[in-house]
Amino acid sequence: MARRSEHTREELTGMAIDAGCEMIAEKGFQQFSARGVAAKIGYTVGTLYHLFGTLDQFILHINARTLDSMYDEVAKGVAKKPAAGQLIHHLAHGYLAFAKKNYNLWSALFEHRLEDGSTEVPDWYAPKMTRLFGLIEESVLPQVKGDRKKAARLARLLWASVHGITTLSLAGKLEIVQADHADKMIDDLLEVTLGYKKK
Amino acid sequence: MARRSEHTREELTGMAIDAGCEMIAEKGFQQFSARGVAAKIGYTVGTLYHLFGTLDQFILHINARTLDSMYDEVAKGVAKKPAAGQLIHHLAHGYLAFAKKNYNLWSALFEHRLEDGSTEVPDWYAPKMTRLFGLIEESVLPQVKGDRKKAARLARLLWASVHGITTLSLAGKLEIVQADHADKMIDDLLEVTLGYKKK
DNA sequence: CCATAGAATTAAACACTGTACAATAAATAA
DNA sequence: TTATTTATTGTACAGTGTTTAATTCTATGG
Repeated sequence: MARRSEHTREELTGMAIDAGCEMIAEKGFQQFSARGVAAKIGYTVGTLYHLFGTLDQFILHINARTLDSMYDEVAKGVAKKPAAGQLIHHLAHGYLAFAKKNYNLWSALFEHRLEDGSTEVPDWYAPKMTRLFGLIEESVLPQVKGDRKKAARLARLLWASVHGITTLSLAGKLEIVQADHADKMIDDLLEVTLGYKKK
Repeated sequence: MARRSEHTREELTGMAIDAGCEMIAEKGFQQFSARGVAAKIGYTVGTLYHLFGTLDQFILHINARTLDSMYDEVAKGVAKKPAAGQLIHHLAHGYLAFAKKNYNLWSALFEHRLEDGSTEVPDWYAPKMTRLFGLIEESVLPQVKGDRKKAARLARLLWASVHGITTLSLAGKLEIVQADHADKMIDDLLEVTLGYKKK
């Protein structure tokens, strides 16, 4: 009924986010529930609301963690790939690979729709996206001879396209037309967009 | 309590799908509920289950109708655009326009995830996708000098890319990087992919 | 024309959701 | 020690999808 002082508030939020990630990874976003997470960490829903205020905020924290690990995984090999072509290839295929490997967590990123109207994302969340995006922008810079404005445009285009390929192929919506080889499609995209063949 | 005979079974399914479409269009897929639809047509949830078996099947029927109207709207102007470039432009922008105009219905197409495992879509559903896809394939045929295999590949690529652009921009996930002009991005994509400028 | 078989419709129940809130118990401040 | 703040719980409410037994109508056959 009252303060337990077994864990600090920070520990608790950590535990909750851990459990939430696990739950989504295992059962998918649809099966995710506040009560389930609460049970998993040995507390009650009330505590979660006390920690995060609203379920939306809680999910936002979970998604933020996913964005972080996506960044880590994708950024890992960047230093090793100086050639422009290899770099963007690395990023694009890295994105797909991450989505494939962590399908439930990745798709939670997009399945989670904020409540009506409040399209706004918290201040601490946006940077997690932009730094990921910045990676792509950098990788594409040589292609446009250092023109940052063009780089931004191209990066957006590439990202959206790769995202579309990833989405449709992983959701099985492309199966109908036999296109489960998303990696090949990404190669096609990059070839046609950047004007060179892989390898 | 029993058969009312105010409507035939076919009328009833029609009414239910109508009401379901309206409901999603107005309130979004999240707010959609079987009980809500039932109330709207003056029946009970039980009747819906009697008609469609499961909620998944019901939603599939709603989505099928959306696919149909998307096809109608997109295919409308096709006969008038014989030039290869204009045609694919028309389709791409048509897709975006439809998604923008019918955002809730369109996004229900992708928000609806089938229950675990059963990735399979019913036999009557698949053709609704393939004929839409065929439209794109045709439109791209001149570009690859009639090579149907190449056309299929290019069509998949374009579709996935346009879909990605549409998804991210309409969900506001690109706002972070100021890219709300999806139409411009589509032009970029087509220019870079097909090798010509618009107009 | 009436009894009976069959099918449609309902109400109720079950096991879940998210969310809110008053009550309680522990830690901290005075 | 007493008072105050704060964490935690249990409980409750209004929803959800789904199932099932019981109804009540329609149509069929005798």
